[in-house]
Amino acid sequence: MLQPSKVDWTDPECPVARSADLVGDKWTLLIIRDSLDGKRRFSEFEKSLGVAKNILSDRLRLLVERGVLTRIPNDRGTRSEYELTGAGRDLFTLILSLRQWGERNAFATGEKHSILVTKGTGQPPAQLQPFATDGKELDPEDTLLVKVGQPLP
Amino acid sequence: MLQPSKVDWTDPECPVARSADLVGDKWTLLIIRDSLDGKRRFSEFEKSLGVAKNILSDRLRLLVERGVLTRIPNDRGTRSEYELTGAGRDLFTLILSLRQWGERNAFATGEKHSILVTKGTGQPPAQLQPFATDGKELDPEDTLLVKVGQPLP
DNA sequence: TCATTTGGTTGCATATTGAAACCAAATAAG
DNA sequence: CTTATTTGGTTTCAATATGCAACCAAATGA
Repeated sequence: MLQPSKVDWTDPECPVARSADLVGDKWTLLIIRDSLDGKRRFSEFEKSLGVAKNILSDRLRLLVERGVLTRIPNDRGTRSEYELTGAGRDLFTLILSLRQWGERNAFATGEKHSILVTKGTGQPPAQLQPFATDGKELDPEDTLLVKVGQPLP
Repeated sequence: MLQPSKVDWTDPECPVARSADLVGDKWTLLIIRDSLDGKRRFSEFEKSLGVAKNILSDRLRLLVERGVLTRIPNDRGTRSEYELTGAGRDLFTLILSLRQWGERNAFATGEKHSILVTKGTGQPPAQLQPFATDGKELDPEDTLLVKVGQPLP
């Protein structure tokens, strides 16, 4: 599990809220986007994001502290690189769902945007979609939130 | 498309960044989580989130302005309800991916958390997973980001 | 009718952000 | 080897955002 200490959760029993506490911040999400795209150096993130250095520094520190990135120091302690941990790579689905929602809802028709393609085929990934265990497509109305200690209805 | 005016995008050509600008904020994400769970009233969100009223008010306003929620006024203009738009309901996949990542990475083994279940079966949804169009599982290393104006390699 | 709840707004103190200046170590150029 | 430049930050400071508490009018309930 990602660093259990230090974080005081907004809503400790809700996995959505824990994720939001850990990575639910604009710059954090964009750093993860870039990490998944292979970027590793402070300057690469800075150039790609256009974020203030102190903020980038802070977010990288938090991401390392929370177990999403590993800091790999270069010889003399400086000029380190930042590499995704397992939990970090596991954020691929989240970033992809941000991307796909944005493509569907945040661009005017015809407006250009960057695309993610599969190296082999050159085609974009299939649309992520929620399914029930029986294989049927799942809509929000067909689901129910069961809180801790609550019986399954 | 969601409100084109007003937002000045962090990275206009990147769908991930546009999504992050629109919904990449902790309280915003939790409001959407609650909306998908059927909550509609100011007081319901307030009670569920424990957020300051002015912040809740601000985020609801932004979500309406951005086309994620619709405000349905009650008779005399007050005590309105907030309903998800199509783009809002379309965030189900995103919230589910936050939930599933959190379940996998933000809880110690054995630690309890709320769960989302399918009404019919009482079982949680299948894990969301990225696939290429050819049906193969897709890892981040197998993908490539193609920026606007860049030729497909 | 009177009390309470709801759905906010306002004011204020504190925390976070972001721009800019600064700096030492690493690297590149000559 | 020596000097110039780049890198990877830290520090400072002003502007902005947050969150608590008080307040309020309209709606609802007793």
